[in-house]
Amino acid sequence: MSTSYKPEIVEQAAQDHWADARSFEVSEDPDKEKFYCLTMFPYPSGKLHMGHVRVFTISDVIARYQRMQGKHVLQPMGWDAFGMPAENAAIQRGVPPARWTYDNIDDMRGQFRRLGYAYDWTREVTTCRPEYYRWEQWLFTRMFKKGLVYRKNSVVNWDPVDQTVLANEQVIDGRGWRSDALVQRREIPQWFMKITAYADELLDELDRMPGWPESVKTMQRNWIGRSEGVELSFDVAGEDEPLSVYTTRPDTLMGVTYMAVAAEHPLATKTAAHNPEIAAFIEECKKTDAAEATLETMEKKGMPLGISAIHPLTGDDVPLWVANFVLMSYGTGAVMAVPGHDERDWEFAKKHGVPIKQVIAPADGTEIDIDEAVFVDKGVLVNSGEYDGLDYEGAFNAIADHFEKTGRGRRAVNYRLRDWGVSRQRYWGAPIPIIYCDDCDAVPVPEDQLPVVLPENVEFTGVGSPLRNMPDFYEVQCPACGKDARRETDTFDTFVESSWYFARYACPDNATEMLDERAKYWTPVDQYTGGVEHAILHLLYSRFFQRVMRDEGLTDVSEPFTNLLTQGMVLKDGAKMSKAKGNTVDPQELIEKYGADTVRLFMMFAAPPEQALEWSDEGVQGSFRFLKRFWNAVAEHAAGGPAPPLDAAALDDAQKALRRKTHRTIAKISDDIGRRNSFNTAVAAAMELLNAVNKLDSDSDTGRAVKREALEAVVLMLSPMVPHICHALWAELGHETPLIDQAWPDIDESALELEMIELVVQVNGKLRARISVPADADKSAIEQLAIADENVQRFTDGKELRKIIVVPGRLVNIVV
RNA sequence: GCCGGGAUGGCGGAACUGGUAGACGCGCCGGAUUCAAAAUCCGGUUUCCGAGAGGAAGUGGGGGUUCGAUUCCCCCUCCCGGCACCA
Repeated sequence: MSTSYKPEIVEQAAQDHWADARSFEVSEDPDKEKFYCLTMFPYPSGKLHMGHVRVFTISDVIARYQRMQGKHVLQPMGWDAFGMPAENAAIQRGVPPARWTYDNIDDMRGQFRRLGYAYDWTREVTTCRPEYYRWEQWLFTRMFKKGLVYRKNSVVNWDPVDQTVLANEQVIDGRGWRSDALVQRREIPQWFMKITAYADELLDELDRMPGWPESVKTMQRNWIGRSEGVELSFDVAGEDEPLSVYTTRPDTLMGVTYMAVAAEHPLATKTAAHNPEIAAFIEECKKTDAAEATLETMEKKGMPLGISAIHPLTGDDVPLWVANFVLMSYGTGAVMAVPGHDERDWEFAKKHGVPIKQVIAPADGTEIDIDEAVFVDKGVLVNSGEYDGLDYEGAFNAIADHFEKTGRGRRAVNYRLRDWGVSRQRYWGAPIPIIYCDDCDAVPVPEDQLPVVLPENVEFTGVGSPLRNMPDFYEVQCPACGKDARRETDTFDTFVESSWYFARYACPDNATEMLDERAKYWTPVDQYTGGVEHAILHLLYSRFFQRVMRDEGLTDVSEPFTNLLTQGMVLKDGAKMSKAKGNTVDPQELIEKYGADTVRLFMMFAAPPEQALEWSDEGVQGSFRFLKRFWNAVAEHAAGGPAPPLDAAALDDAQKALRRKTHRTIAKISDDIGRRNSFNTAVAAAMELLNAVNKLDSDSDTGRAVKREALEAVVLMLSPMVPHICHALWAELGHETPLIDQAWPDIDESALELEMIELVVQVNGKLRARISVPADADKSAIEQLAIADENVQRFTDGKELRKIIVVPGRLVNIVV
């Protein structure tokens, strides 16, 4: 092979080989150790972007590495095919969402193939197909029967002009993206899944998941937000119903100076009926979107309702306010306010002239002025009557006991986590399998009538869901009583599809069961890779669904993903690539210009996987240049014919040094890929080894043998990253069996041994010299050598040696 | 606002368990090759002082622990991700 590196030819040949040999199609072989390697499946937007190339390459490297370790590797691919972009495309271009989606899938599948990923395409899953979503409909009906789903009111963004529910991202500065109308928050009935029933299990299991990043586990813990507190009730003057609130700080109860209820709260509605100012304020409160970030950052507003609650301990009047930051659908729709000891309450009280009362004093006896600064730490109770002097725990228990004894409250565990609202007022999603009957209420669609198929040939206008205008779809008979009834026209949140697809890859063709024996073989996923942006929602919903499937008897597995790798974004000029910013780079062009291997190599080399990756055109050229050097080095060596067997005893010092480097590099790269997911340093180490081969000026038989060993190691170890070029070079080195069936190289421990090692000598922590010592030198010999060094003496001369620290194999620090 | 993460040469990054700061690559500078250029190859490249040997400073900012801190602790700034209907 005297030819130069031609990626398009090399890559085609490698891909043809894999296709002909069906290299990546796997069956369930109980005698082999399985390894399930998965990436979060993509939304078929139509074109591959750099972010895709990054995740898929990371996962492919892991899959190919594990295969070389002798594992039986499954790496499937599929499509998260329901979602808003298809509806938007339909509005803009008049194409039905289904056709747009299927066309995109075909385009993207072709692009994936060109990148040489080791996928088993026979298991492809597409979530918008009835064969797929029927099983989540089925599971939903099972959950219905177990009481794991229910209907309640919840908040949506309502666009009063387009008469549509908007997604949070379609609300821009409080206005509808298309209509520009002020968005209103509105409550409508929706279906919920009881994820809170699994809150404790989802929380506790995090402690037993060593394969997940700490940061993701922390985020999930905080999201679940388990707290222990007290639920207690305040009587309201002139009302029969008491006002119930939950607090984690019952110790501050004596500091309550006001209470706040949501705009939708019955007490607010009642007052508004005869108070136009309150009515106007309530209307004002509704003119905001439903996002929590908006709620937390907007100006806190409120108005006194002119009615009072009765403090349950003192009997004092506590004024009731209506406030824009309290939401009816979370908790009880009412909060007690302790301005002295809560940041938000303090600011609100300052602004509205509500009294601030200190009931907690710092434990160390420091005097504080509660009018100047809020005090939120736990401390000692003051101004609290009989509870004065108690600490947090004492007061918590005393007050909780009091309420439990009087029957006016109880200790309660609360979660920040809310049940999962799965209803979407959209067309392009899986229909929720429910039928509404005047007599029987909501009835789940019977199993033999599933799937409820989404009609695909529709005209899509963007105003409301087309399903609502399709009597053929919604006019049905009640499955319970046979009376005319109406089918649910809402569809599932697309997170439902992505909460179980990973299990379905094991048995995508099963028409009679959701999961089968094959799923028992492959699950859980051994390595899951995807964006950090999914750290909470997708991953938590999947953990929930896995447990629902387990409790349905479909699997024994509780945790779906054993190891998790969250990869960073691809940036250009410091910003996320996006069409709006005009800073996108098209992977297709680069692949055409340099080949898939160059793009893959750059992705792996430019940054560690968890970090954001800054795009660099020059860096891509550098990767291409390296591959050319790699190609030439191997080709040149191979041109010299076969090398003789390596005789380790016959090597000179330079050859020994290269051989040591080869085996040290094998150790490093094995650790970098196998344990650390540190692909950038693995590539760097391979580059170093290749540089060392090129530098060794030794064309003797032994020299060629050492070089061959090094080059074969580089070819094998780079093959997970750049599989095509390595496939060709492996053959070039004279091997008959293809690289894809090769094992990872072994380390020869004897090659690593060293006679002399270099130590650093510091004086007072500053580097002053380097000394060479025998590898087996003892501590005192090392100390003597260090002190004797000329430059060391310049800094120790005339000074008292106070201490000498010897770190074996690393350094000597002399303290004077 | 709350939760999580990040900041190291001109640039991307390395330093894994508290032990040589800047591996590897890009860029730049110099040289070889060439009629010339591209490509390729060789050498140099944190900053400052110094001819050199060598010295001083240096990992977003401020403080602390330690013989020794990019690494651990406290405070701050800026940037990124998530906040339940983008996926």
